[in-house]
Amino acid sequence: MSAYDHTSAEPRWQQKWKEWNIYRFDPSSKDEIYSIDNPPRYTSGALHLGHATGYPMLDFAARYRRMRGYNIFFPLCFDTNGMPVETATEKKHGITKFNTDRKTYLRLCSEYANQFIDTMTIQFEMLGMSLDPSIYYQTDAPEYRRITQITFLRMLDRGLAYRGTFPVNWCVHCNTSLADAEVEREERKAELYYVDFVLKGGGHVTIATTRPELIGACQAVLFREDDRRHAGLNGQKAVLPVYGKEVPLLADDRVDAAFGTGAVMVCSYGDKEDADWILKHKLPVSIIIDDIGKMNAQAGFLAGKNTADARVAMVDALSKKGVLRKSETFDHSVGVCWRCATPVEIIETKQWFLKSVDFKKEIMEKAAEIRWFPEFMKQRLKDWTESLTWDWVISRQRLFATPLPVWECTGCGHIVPAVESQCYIDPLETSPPGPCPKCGSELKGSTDVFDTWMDSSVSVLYNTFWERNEKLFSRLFPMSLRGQAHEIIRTWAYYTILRSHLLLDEIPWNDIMITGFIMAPDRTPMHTHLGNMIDPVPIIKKYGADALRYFAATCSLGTDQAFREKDVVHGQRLCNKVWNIARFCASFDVKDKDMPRYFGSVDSWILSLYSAAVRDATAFMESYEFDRAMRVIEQFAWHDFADDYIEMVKQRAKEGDHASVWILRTIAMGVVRMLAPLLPHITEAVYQEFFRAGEKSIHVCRWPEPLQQDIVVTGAGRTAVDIVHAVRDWRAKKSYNGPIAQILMMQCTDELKAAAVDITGACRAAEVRFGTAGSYRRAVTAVKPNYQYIGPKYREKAKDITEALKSADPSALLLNQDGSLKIGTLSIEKEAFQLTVSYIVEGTEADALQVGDILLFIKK
RNA sequence: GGGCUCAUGGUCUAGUGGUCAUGACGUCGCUCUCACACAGCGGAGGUCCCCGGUUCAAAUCCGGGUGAGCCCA
Repeated sequence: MSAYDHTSAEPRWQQKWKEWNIYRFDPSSKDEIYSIDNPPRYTSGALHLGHATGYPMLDFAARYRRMRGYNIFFPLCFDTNGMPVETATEKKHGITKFNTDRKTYLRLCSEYANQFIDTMTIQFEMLGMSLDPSIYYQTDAPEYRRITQITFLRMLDRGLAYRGTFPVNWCVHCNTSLADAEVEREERKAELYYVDFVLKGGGHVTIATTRPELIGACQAVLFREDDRRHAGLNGQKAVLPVYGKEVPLLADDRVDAAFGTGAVMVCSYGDKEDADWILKHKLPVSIIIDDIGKMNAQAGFLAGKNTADARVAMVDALSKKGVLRKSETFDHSVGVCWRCATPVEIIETKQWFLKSVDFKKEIMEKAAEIRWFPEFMKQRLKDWTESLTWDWVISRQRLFATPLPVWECTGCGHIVPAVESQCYIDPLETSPPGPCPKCGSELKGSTDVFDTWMDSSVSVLYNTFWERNEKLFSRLFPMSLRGQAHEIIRTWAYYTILRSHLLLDEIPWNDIMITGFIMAPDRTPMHTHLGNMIDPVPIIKKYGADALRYFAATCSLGTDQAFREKDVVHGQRLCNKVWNIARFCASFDVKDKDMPRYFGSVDSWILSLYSAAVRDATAFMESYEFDRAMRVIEQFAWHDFADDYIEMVKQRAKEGDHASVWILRTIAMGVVRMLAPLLPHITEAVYQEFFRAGEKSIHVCRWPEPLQQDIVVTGAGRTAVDIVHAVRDWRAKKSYNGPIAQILMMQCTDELKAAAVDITGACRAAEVRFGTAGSYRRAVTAVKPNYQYIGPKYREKAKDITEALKSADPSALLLNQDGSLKIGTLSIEKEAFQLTVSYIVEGTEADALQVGDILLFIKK
């Protein structure tokens, strides 16, 4: 009765790992570096189950490479910037950015973000993460923001970053611009209104719109050239109801003729499509909604109303004028703010942009140089990159983020950037270099901050000591691996590749590994508002971190996985199994550490399986296919090694047989090493308890190599194992558990005869004897075709052969001397079929088992 | 509407052309055999989503459908 107890073992080894500093990146080492650009954990609170599986998958890669002798760079890091922290801080303190002074606001945000870091660090330790605190970073640190600012200044200098007045996605609730990547689509019910616009030349055209309050900003009416309902309208003018303004009627083949009346009004701006049409047809712009979502003076009688009220008022006005034909409800996809779900408005403001639309081709060229795991995730990046129509809006009108390092002239609007040596700089706190060099007016610090992806997408540059330590940078860049989930391919992955391309013309990492989502057990996505979030901490407490990591190791890359608690349970059982295997194997003293010169058949059989398992597991770990690696290792360790080999050599080992004892220890240690990256606690525990040799920890041991192939592997080992299985099967079918007096084996090779001791041990047989043919008689009871043989050999004739075999009467079959068979005119060699026979020994039917070529009889 | 992924015993899952289809969980039977009952041994349980096609041979390849998930428009 002995079981592995994770509750005491896991914290103990976590503490030791910290003391030993074994996960430290060594900047002075000459060893090859393996560096991981892991997601800085967002400081919004405790870890959830998705993190608790995603981070261990990165840890598998880190620990594996560490055992391959690499100098591992795997930073502990946190992301603090951005709106979620602002939103949470505002909620906690009941403040807004309008009623609180900037310094207080920033202090409260910083306090809020930082309060979770200790807890989250402990949670990483609880998961057994081998993160390195000596290369710690957090994204709101001045030295981190300095990198963001320097990259911006360089791109500004090269004309890649620019300021412009362009339509942007705007959230009236959060009061800030949004990048396309921050706009989510949502299906909502909407009312579609049909409104008549009178034509200047007489008659009218009916348009369909969901936003009648924007009629005042209508710049044109579009329709398809080939739409017969609107034939002859091209070039005419329509008069806007209520406002009386004349707008052109234009043909455009991007109009959806099936929608509404096939005629659409184009406003500046209703949605993104409007903005594209305005640009395409070079239409004038009139802004009708301000940046807090209220109608302005341009809207006439609607001025001062919010859009919802304005819509009601406009519908009323149109209806009174008799130009509202009808309205109908339909399902409509609207762009909403990713954070607060407010429908996004398109407005024109002065914003900063980073050129990105121009670099689609280059981005995909860079993406092609990166190895993607799984490969198909590259397509996501491709789809996103190709779909971009606007440059990346990098400025935000928020507070808790990296400030733009520029001053702006209050007189002429001229921009004076900071110099790199000033960074990190807050231009609201640091005086400008002087008055405006153009007009002499006063310069004021920019109040804009960067989109947080501007910070996130320099994680590689920060990690590799860009502009901090050129020597380290040249060794660290590009990084080895980026790990992330698939939903941020369009943001984190895309922006990072873009920045690396623009700044260095290089790929940021050699490999990218994309993990899937962890779903609730019923396969629905986990959301706080659905109340189906799973907290990993109780799971760790109950089953152990290794058990949870086992679940992570069953998740294939890129695929969404429902949480399976049974896999965690199984992981715990595996830990227990490993403990017992190790304990048993280590209980034998090995007097001679050298590899024995002679092995038995069963020994060489397990050694060859072991080598194959090492080879396969290595290949899978190299390609981040942890689920396959785990499967290979577990199958080998539990079933081949423990269930078969150990059971067969127990007796021999207890008698002090050198070969089997050496193998038990060697393979057990090899298995433990292969499991170490996946299950770091149990493997450390058994290493320290049973196998501790030169190294301080299992995690600085070397990953096992396949054994040299000078071991002769005959089929006898496999046959011996098969015989044991056959005898077990026989026992179960006979419901017989008693002792076996004798196993009589026919047609044995010498190798198999030598394995007799292993067979008796596992079968609980008193003895194994070897018989000769002639002491028994056999009768054929069935014949079955061997398709695998017949198919490739006879091809189109295969069917004739199999039919002949199937229809033959087994008791009347004529066997030739060489084992071949004659059926009618066909002569069929023995490889093409399989006979079922019964055996008669001393006049009675015997308990006979056929295992491959070997025939054996069992005597109770 | 487009892209990607997927569809395999009750449940989950492996499997990329060779004919008793892998494993886990569950279930049933036997065994507390001295590493492990968190174990071992064995059994039952499947039209490999549907329809065509290629092939001597398809869960696997091709075409078409149906359904699901994710991403995007």
